[in-house]
Amino acid sequence: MTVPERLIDAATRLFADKGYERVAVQEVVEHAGVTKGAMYHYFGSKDDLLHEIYGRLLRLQTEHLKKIAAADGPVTKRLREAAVDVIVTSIDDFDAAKVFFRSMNHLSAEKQREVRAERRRFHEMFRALVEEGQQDGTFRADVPADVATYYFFGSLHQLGTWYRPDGDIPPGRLAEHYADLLIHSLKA
Amino acid sequence: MTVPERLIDAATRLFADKGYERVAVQEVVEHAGVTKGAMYHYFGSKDDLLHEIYGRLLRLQTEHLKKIAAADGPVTKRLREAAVDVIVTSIDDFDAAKVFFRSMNHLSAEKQREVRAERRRFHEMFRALVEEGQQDGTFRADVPADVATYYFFGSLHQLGTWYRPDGDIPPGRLAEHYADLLIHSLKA
Amino acid sequence: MTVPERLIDAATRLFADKGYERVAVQEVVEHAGVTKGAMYHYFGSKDDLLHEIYGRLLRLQTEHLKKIAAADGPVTKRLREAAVDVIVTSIDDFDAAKVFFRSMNHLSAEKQREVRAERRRFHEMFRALVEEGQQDGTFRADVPADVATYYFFGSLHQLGTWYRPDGDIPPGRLAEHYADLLIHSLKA
Amino acid sequence: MTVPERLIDAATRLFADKGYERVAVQEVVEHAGVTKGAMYHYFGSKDDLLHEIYGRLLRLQTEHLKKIAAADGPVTKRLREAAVDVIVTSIDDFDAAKVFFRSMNHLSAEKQREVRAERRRFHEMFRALVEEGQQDGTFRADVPADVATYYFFGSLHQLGTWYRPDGDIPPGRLAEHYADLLIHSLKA
DNA sequence: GATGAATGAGAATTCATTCAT
DNA sequence: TATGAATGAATTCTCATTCAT
Repeated sequence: MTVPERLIDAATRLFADKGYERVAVQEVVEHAGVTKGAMYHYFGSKDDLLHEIYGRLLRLQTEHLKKIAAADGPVTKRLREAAVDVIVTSIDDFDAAKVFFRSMNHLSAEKQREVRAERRRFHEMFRALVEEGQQDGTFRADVPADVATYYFFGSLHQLGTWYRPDGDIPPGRLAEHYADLLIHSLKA
Repeated sequence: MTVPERLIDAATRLFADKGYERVAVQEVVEHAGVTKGAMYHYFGSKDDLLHEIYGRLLRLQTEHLKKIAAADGPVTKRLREAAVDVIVTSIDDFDAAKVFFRSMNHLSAEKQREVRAERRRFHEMFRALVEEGQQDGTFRADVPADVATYYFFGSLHQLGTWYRPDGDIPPGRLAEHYADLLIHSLKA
Repeated sequence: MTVPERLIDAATRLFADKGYERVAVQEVVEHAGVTKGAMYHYFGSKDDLLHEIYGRLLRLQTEHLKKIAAADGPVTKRLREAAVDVIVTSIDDFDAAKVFFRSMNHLSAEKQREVRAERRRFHEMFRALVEEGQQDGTFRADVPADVATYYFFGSLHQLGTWYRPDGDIPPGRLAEHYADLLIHSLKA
Repeated sequence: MTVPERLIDAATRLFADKGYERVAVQEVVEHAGVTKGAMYHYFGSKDDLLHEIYGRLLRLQTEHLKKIAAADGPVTKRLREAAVDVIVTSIDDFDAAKVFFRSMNHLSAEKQREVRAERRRFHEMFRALVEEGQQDGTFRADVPADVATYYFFGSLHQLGTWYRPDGDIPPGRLAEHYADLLIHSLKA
């Protein structure tokens, strides 16, 4: 593994465990087995590490969502797939996801804007699926698509606070339950 | 207002705005118009303030939930009321709620255990309502009551990141939508 | 001596000796016999110390110049007195003067503006004396008063690089020589 | 332009602008369009760059002064020429001159001794002209030649802090004024 | 009850320089 | 000749907390 990869890995694990603010740069570089200077050679600042962690997961999930949304098939199926996928990929890289859910506030203002914009696009693609279902009568229209989307993502973003991938409920099953609850809550 | 009240108020506002770690004790006491010494006279430490903020909201919501759960009437009605209430009271004291949602990790280990236990009790009372509905056939039983409860509270706990009480959707309406989504997602 | 005084004293000596950039805050506080925390209790930053050092000397010299310029007597006498005074007071607090001459660039932009403005006022009061002499025919008018003023202050501001108060030339004598050169260079 | 030349150029501009200590080697090499390795290939250290900048200007001015001092003609004329020349050449390469005036303290002890010695020789050649004039009765003898020389060089060395070559006073005129003030201040 | 000066342990970041390639 | 990754020591500043008054 290259030095930047080792750094991202160590940072992801530590930030997920203790939260961004509670992790010293010193700890990250020790875990990565390099020196502080090396870290600052590759990353401009501590919050650059955070940004990179976000970027990776967000890019992956956005790609997936694009494909799923653009596929053929009934909207219910596509929305369910989208929901399952975002949960499964979040749990696949659960440390990154935890960091993502918990530490965005610690990004610099500028990077926060950038990430927010990307997150916004993700939100809107997802919401568009809900709206599509509302327009063709598959989903109830008496709850705003935006609110339903926030409702679902809210649940997703709290996963890090309680879910344990190696506990009673395996990731796939959890994803099915969550997708199920979403679809059910919207069924006309 | 007494000095401790002024401190709690200032802390609530500041912690909600910037997050616990980004607020210096110095700032809190300045906003409260007192000195550091005074703060340490009333509170043992910075995270005592946090603890107090949690305690107030949690105690209030627990009381409400107890009454609602113990009331007569169909379980659907009681669950809906419980859902509406926890949202409305969260938005009523939205700053405290934001702190609550976001900063629990910053409590000392001991206080965290304490708060977790209280939150746990709250979670269980709520889940009990879901289970009651599952047992009498009102709600679907193919999704664990625990998961459904986490799903709902996840949504609630993320409100602070996007909802604006003075925006397009008034608190009452939001609460109805959220309760609606919950009930719908569970309907047999 | 109070803590802030001890800090100013230590900083003045060290900055004069080694230059602002070469002195660590740590050194200053060690020489002052206090801790870093104490320093940051009284001064907002390292360059606040610098600002304070400037302020003191500049205020003193401005006061003196005001009195001298406003006094009665021929302009030659007043200009000579002004010249002697600024040199004598600079050498009286030679460490502060050295810092003053050498380290202004290290102030923050804002404080630099402030100090520049004050220095500007000093420069203008001095130049006004030269102009007065030019208008009443005492001094030559073929060299701009501004240039003559810069010429003199340039000499003054370089004193720190070569002059030793305990060397062959006592401060009073040096001041007389410098004032003499100034007056002579301007005589009609 | 060769690589070392590009480096000297970039360093001169940057050091003049921000001061030696505020310029990172990284910046210099970026401005020169080369890499750090290249810089350390040609120069032993950061202060080698500084030394080189000094050397060039000082050598040039020393050469000129030698010729001027050794020429025929009355001492007044030669001193005036010397004064004009040192000012004109300083302004011709004003960035180098600013660096020269401001950053000598940052040389290593050894290089500082070397530069000081060269500067000393320059100072003494100049002072010798003053003394010559004092001995033949052209100049006043009641001010030490050394002091007069320091007085003049002080003014010169402060030019960087206020003079703008493209402002109201063109370099040639400024040089005349300064030389004029010097000669006048010494006239018997 | 309340003050505010002082502590001291850490935090992020910078940077000249080296060296294997 | 030239690269650029890596070092490691130093630097400024922050802050919760204590304590004599």
